Amino acid sequence: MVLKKQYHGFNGFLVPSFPRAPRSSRGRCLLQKNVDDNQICAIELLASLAGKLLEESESSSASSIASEANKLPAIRNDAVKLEQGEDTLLKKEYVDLGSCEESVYTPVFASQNGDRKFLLKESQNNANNSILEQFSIITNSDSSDKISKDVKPIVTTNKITREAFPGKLEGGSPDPRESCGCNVDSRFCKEQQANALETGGLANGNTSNPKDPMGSYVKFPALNILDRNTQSPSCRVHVPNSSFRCRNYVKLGIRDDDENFSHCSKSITKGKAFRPPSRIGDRRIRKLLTSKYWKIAPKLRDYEHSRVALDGVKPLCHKRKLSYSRGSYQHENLHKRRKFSKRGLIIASDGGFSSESVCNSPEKGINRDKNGSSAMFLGANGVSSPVAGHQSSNQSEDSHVKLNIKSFRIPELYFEVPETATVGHLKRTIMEAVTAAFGGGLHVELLFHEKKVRDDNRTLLQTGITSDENLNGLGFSLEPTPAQASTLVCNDDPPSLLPFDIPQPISRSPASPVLDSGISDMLADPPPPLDPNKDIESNIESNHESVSSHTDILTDTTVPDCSALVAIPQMSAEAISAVPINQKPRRTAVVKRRTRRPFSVSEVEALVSAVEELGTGRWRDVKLRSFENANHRTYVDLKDKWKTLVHTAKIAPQQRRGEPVPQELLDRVLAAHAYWSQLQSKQHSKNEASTLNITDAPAI
DNA sequence: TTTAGGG
DNA sequence: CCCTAAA
Repeated sequence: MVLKKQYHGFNGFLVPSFPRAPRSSRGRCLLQKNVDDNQICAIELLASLAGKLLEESESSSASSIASEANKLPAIRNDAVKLEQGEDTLLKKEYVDLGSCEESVYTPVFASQNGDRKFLLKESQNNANNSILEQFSIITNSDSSDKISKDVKPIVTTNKITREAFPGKLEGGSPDPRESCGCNVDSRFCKEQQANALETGGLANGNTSNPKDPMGSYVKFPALNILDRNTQSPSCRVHVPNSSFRCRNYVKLGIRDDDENFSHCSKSITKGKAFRPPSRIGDRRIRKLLTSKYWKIAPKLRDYEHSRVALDGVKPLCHKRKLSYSRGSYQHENLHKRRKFSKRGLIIASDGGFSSESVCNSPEKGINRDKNGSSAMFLGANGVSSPVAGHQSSNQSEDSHVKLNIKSFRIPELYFEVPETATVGHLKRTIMEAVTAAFGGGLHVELLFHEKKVRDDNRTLLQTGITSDENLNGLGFSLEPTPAQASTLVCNDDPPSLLPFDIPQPISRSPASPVLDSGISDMLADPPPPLDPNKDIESNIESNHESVSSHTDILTDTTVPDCSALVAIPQMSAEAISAVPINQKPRRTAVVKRRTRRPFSVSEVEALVSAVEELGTGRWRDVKLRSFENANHRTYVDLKDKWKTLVHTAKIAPQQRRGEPVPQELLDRVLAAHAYWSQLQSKQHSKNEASTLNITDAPAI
């Protein structure tokens, strides 16, 4: 099997690695130790990237910028992928993605054995806020014989404020020699480091072509879009017109400040004003993030730094819910979680794996381990304490298996937006993509030692998932369900909340680290009911069920030496094969599905009250009466909810799912339902009688 | 547009 | 939640 390891960044932005053997055998990776602190939602990063992109484009377009740019220290933005297979030869190519005004060179590493590694990155040096931002998307495909097409893109984004580096790269900036890992020219590393030090810029502890240290030099930020070409043996990155589009995009991009994001979304919400023009000639941005998995590993420290430099940043909200676009997925997932909980499985998610029933908030289901990572218990209804299943009931609490999901992988996201779209729109699009990835037709697979554990009835104990050592072989994968398409077309709909909880820096830092402003806004909890912005999430539909989403969730134990991530290659291959890369072009209309927004008890209460008073045939009135301000609740929704409520009230409590509705309410539901249906039938019969009388009258 | 129901 | 026939 091929080992993958990479580094991005500097400053602690540790990129996950997937050790398949004891790290000791591969040499120590200093950065890895920061893994825990570096988790961050890929989406956020993408979003922030978009924001930065805009900023950059604006500034670069300014006449004064040109000269300014020259003054700016060169930013080194390298990313490297190290392959450990002996037979793996790395080939590096620089692909000029030509992002118009900006020159962007993206190094591409490719191995001869068929491995492909595409690096997409973007960096910038913002003179205003002194924030360096690095965005990298690395795709690499494993070429293990088993999985020739297993492509695993990784996205990483780093942000650092220049102030954060007062001359030294301590902590966050790993020693290049160490971070570089194998195949790294130490001199080069040093050079890089030196560079970083003197410029305060960004230096990745990555290998770069020693002969061309500047190969990956990036003057200006640019969003590079790489199109994976699996057919290409040369592994060259194919970038179809991306540069041109990119430029146009940037230039024409409508400013959509992060701060305005939420507001903007509101205005867009209902209307479909933003439907991408379909006219021929419209240039669009096509982004093919051929990511098999995205990994983001931000560091808390960096968070803080970013925060200093960012404006309008808002604290990351604690409570976030996972929106499922697909009921099936939800159910499946819920099902899984329940099973997990039954077995006393505790999953500590540090990388933002959550769900509506997993609250990543301190007050609920959060556990802190010695490493400081928050632990979420995956269990139905957010049960915070795992309950041992019958088969392992005699285990003590100590025997609970603790898992820590460090990151997750998303195979491929394809989106398309009109070049006139705003950055906010792009952000939303990305958000949607991810949301879709998570919400659309995915099911969870448990992987153990590279094998799927298909028998849901086996206990962890029986499976062997118990000891710390064994946990190294444990993994999860979110795989697309069979019929899932794999295209994500950016729509105009407003953004939606992330389907998963954002990594909670908060959990580690009371200071509430913040994300990039734009991102934080996006991620912010929905505004109060009356707030126009509240619809942001509701209107953002994200169920592009198609997103070829095969998402692997890497897990790691919370036990000692937990910084290592476990890769589960084969599974990926399998999942991938199910979703051919070639499917991407299918940009045909993807039906969006609204994000699922379970009714809260209070909403149910309001609904019941309204129906009690108005009856079951006046949904519009019900809506006006009790949900006028809940724009995300249509009368159809209310009707549907009532329908389900009635059903729920009729079934046994054990069969009910989701947030439990107080029995009292259900009783009222039944009563009201009985009353109104009775009335209705009476009315009906009465009408019939009257009509009969009328018709009969003449006869008589 | 709103209802009513099936999917 | 979605889709739609019907009203």
